[in-house]
Amino acid sequence: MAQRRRQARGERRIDQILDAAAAVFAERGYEPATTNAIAAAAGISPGSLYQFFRNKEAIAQALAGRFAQRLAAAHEEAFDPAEAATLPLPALLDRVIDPIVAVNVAHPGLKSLLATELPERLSAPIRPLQQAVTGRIEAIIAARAPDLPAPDRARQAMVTLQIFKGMLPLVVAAPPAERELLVTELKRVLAGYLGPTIGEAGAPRARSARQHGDGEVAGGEP
Amino acid sequence: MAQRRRQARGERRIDQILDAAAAVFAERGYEPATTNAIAAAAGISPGSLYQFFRNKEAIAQALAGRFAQRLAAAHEEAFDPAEAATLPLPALLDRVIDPIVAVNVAHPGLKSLLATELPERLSAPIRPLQQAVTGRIEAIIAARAPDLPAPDRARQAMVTLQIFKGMLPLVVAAPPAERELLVTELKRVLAGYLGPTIGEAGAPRARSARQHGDGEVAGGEP
Amino acid sequence: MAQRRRQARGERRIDQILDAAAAVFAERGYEPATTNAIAAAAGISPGSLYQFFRNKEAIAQALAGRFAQRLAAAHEEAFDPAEAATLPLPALLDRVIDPIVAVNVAHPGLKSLLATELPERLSAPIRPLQQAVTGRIEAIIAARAPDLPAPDRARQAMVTLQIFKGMLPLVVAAPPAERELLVTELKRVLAGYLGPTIGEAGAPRARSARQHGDGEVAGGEP
Amino acid sequence: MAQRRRQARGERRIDQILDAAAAVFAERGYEPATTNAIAAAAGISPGSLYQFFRNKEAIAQALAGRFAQRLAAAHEEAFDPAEAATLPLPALLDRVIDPIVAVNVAHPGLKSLLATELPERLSAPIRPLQQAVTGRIEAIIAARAPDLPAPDRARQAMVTLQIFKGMLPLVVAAPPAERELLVTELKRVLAGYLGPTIGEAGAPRARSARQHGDGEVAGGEP
DNA sequence: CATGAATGAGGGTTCATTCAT
DNA sequence: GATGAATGAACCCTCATTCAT
Repeated sequence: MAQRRRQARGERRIDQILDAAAAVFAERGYEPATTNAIAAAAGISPGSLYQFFRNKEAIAQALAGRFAQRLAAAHEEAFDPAEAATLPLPALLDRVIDPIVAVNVAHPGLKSLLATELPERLSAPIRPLQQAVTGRIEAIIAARAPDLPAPDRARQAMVTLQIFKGMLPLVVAAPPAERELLVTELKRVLAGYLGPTIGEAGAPRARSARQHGDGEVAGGEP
Repeated sequence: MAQRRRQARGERRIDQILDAAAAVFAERGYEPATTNAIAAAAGISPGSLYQFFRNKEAIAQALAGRFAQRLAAAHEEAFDPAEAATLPLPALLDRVIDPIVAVNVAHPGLKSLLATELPERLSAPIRPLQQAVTGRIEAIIAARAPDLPAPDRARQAMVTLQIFKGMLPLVVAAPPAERELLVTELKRVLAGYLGPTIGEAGAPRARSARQHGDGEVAGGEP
Repeated sequence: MAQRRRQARGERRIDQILDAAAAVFAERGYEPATTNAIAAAAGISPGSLYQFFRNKEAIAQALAGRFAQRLAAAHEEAFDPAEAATLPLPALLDRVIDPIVAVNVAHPGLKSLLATELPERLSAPIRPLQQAVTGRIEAIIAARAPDLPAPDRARQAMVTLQIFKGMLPLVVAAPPAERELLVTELKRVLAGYLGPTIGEAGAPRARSARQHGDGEVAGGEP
Repeated sequence: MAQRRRQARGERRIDQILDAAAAVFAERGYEPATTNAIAAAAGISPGSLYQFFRNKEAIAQALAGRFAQRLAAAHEEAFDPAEAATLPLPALLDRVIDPIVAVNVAHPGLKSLLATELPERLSAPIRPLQQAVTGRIEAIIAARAPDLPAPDRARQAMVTLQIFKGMLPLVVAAPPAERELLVTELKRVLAGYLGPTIGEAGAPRARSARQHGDGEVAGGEP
């Protein structure tokens, strides 16, 4: 009981620290963020921070992990994976993108982990997050275009992620009205890019899709 | 006379430093790059570096400036601005993107200035570069879709830039063969995104463009 | 009753902590040994440690005290103080040195308290131990060479202790076979050094001893 | 020329730092000595220290190296290695020990490098110094007792060093008058220990030496 | 008594920048 | 102009010690 209470407190602390870290990362970027600033933002002493995280990198790692969790949770809520294969592309994009954007808007520090160009040693902690996202995208592509060769699928997933990462700072930084417009643009971009491959839900003729039929992707034709 | 020679020597030094800075930025990113490392890479003493640049930021600024120049030069070589309004979109994209990619591949340090998500204080040096690029994109859009409202145009330019920035690290880091594929993907993305607006060269009916006519963008006409 | 049980438990805890401290001191030295490490090695929390010892220094102090006790106990077992005056020197050295070595081998942490060159502030806790040992040596010298002036006696005791301290790390660290050889050497050293003064048991003519008669010290009498 | 002057200044700086380090090490010991304190004692800023030494360990290393040099120099001045084989033992001890003591008295920080019981990682820098000293001792023993088996020789050298190390703090800390007495004692100790082996200069019958002839070692026979 | 989170001063070290030469 | 030693604030992290539970 006492242990549980303590554990609960500890987890609250961790959340506290991660929130603080997210804020500081968001404001200043990973490198210039100081652990002392994070501790101060979390309302604790620098020493306390190290009771929960071995070093700055570990904080980034945990933050990335939490991000991945939140994303997964948001997606689980937003759509049934079974639908991924059958939904019309625009609806699918809505269901996939909106939660990610929402999570990022709610936790603006996270984008610095996805979007920042980090030196080798520091990008390691974040790799898993990136791979989780890429994996999710690949899964959707695979479900809708099962005939697409694996390398092509991987490349499309990577490109999709990069596009998303590129747009994220803009989207997060924009005021709500402009944000909505930007999200619409992002969806248009992805629809245009992915439409030829996965535009038709579950279509097994992924290859021929490129020859035509792009119109309905962007506009939703009958 | 003596002054000119001195100036010439000074400019060589500056180029030397900027090359070194580009290399160090490319390898380690902006923040972890140390001015001492840059000086060492340039083969000069740290003190000398500060004879030419007031501080680290100024180096980034100058580097961005040089990048802008090189881009402009590359574009001037690659296509007549007059063509921007008349070329078919795929050809236009080739002419625009290929030189940028080439410059970035040749000077991998530059991408860290374009692509990195930098904290407010540090992004200042780069703003001009970004605006130069955005301006160029806007100009092309304006030439091909004169009826498009200015805010839309600006937004499309921004989105285009973000997409490009998102892809750049991937493209630069990839081995040549994969790089070509990625560049093709990038062009496909942009064609898909911009096609509805500027797909038809100089078409004054920018609005109706969205209703159809995407096919020729990605694949080339039958 | 309850108190006695508590006290018993407390003493067990203290022993626990001292064992842990000895181990950590042995492995890492006094300075780099952390109280947290000691607590962990003792299987208790850092907070608990401070319920029994006011600070790190107090631990060292207690450890030194325990060492002194153990030494005394070992000596009591090994020889009757009355014999100190009458035993032949080699036998005396055996009886004195062997137990000390044994205790140190059994508790290698202790040597770091005897042998380490500590800064003023930190050597305080150990002074008593040193003095206890020195006192014991002085007593033996006094018993065997009652005519020796007190300052000479003190100096000889100090020198003896320093020699012993110098050898201790070597002896403790050596594998058993080599250890035995080293102990023999140590005894030879001390016999050579002390022989002239206390070589002849209880001899009242300490002064003349220096003129001759060293041979029997190292080799044993015919 | 300018370079030579700069180099000279740099070397003076290094000496300055090493002197400061020796003082701080002497006063507080290796571990508790802070680099900031060393810098302050050297009259420079903490950053400057790191222009000359990569870290604290490197300072200790350099200090040990300088110590070794000084010792070697002192010995070269004090006696011809050729004499090592022929000098009577007491004279030899005078020539060997007096300079070492003098150097240590002049630079009391050095003893903390010889005498301190350091944790594995930190004793590394000092190993070479120890080995240099041990080597010198071994050489002398070898010259005087060529028949002594190598392991015995090595052991005797080690023991000699340990005795010396044990006495050093006492000797350095003592006031001059007492110091002289202690040095005499030290020589007596070593004469007593080494006499049986190398008491007779260059005697090839090292083994029989133990049977007799110790007298002249300690006292000097008529 | 026990726990372990909390503290915060200070450690070694780095690095953008300055300055004497 | 060029050099490179000098600077010192600040960084990340540690650890002896305290305190709420």
